[in-house]
Amino acid sequence: MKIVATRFAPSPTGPLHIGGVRTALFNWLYSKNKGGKFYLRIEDTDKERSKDEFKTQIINSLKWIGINYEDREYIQSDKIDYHINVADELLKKGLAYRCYCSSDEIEEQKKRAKQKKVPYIYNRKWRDKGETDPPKEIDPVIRFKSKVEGKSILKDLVQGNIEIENNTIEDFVILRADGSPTYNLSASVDDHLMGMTHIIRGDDHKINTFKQIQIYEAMNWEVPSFAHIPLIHTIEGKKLSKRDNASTLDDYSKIGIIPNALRNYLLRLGWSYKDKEIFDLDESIKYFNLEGIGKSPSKLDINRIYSINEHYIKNMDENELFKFLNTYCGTYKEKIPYQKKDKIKNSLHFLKNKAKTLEDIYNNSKFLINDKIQINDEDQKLLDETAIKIINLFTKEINNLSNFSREKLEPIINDLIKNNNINFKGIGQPIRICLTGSKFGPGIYDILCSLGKDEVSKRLSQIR
RNA sequence: GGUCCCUUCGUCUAUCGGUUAGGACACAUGGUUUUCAUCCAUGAAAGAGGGGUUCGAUUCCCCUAGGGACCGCCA
Repeated sequence: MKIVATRFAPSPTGPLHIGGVRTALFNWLYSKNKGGKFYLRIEDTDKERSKDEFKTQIINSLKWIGINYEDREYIQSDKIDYHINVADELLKKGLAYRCYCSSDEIEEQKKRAKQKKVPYIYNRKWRDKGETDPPKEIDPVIRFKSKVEGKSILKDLVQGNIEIENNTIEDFVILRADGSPTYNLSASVDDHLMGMTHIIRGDDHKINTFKQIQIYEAMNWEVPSFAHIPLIHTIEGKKLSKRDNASTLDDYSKIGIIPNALRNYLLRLGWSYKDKEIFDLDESIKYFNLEGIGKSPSKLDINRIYSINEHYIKNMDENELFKFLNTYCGTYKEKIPYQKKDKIKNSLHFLKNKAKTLEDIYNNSKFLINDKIQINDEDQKLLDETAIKIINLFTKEINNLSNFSREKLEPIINDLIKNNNINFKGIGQPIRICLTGSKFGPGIYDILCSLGKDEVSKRLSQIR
């Protein structure tokens, strides 16, 4: 039995979005589940629109989310000569032909079809005409001789049997007038060359499959299995497209989503295994199968992404969490100063309990990263005379403290509450504002202990 | 317009002819928490419509409606 091989084959004509990443993920998981190979192939035959920056973005995206591929990325344009050879062979075998229709002529036909409200399909004008009298001024394209009679059935691993009339598939172009191969040719040839056993892709490619299978058959190649997965839709219910600013991985990284969380979310979007929601990497590989893929398109739900992210943050080892936070802050916010690192790492146990994203953790830990506290006017008003009096009393008390811990601090605060006829808010809020510059944040004792006696005393003394 | 595909709570989904139609997110309410959150409990919330087949349909078949994809010398 042949070893399973899958591939992800994006074109570098735009940034890779989250839907493409899911396709890559499914291919990768399927091959890993079968102990097979997974490849990345950059389909850059459209030289006009292919950009290196997009290629880089694709590679970085896969790397970020942890999808690794065999060898290095394959570049489709490297094999163009081979694709052309196949076209020539098809031509020689009489399974393809030169078409001398001018683009004006084709346009005209399309226009007429539209007027008559009939579907346009190339009229196969040059199919049997032979080349007795080719127009000299026209560079021909090469078209594949599609089947004109009967039906074809695609045994799709996700969608089941799909049957169509062969005459709805036109004689598609395999070599352009400039001699370059088109997608359907290049993709088929490369998939064969690379030994693909399973093609898992978006169902926008379903119709192409009927064309590609004909190429395989014409060349006497073994036809791989196909699985067409439903596309991801936007909230509006339309296909995610690189043209309308569909979200890239960077958009999620930016708001503090962790790769594993997004991987987990993407896995469960349109795929399920019983009632299980959380899949670590090993479980994803172990349980992934094609049967679990749903047939209907699914919509992106940011709330679910947050919720899974929260789960990962709360359950992650703190050393690892810190690494993510450190990178996140350095990339998107501000660098965590070297001398603050231990302090923040040791505070993660309470910081992470209030966070859905790395951004939340950053916001909660600002008071530890920065020694300078900004207090806005509104909060400043809360620091009235009584508040300052209480803070001064508190500062005096802690200065006598040798051991700065919750156990020592609690009685001090409780006594202050009792003796000054105030509630906890009366002391907690001013302390919080003075120490963090915010009315919200971690628990008072967490703030105090993480800052330490000297820093607390320093910050409190600056008020008054 | 043609071809093909899809249709269970707002969202992601479970169910492979017999269930009080389950879970998760979001939402609402209550409790814990001396802020904001967390956490816990509870609640509201679904088989598009119509025909069949069957003792019995969410599940199988047909029709209708709605949604989507494709219809390039783009991929």
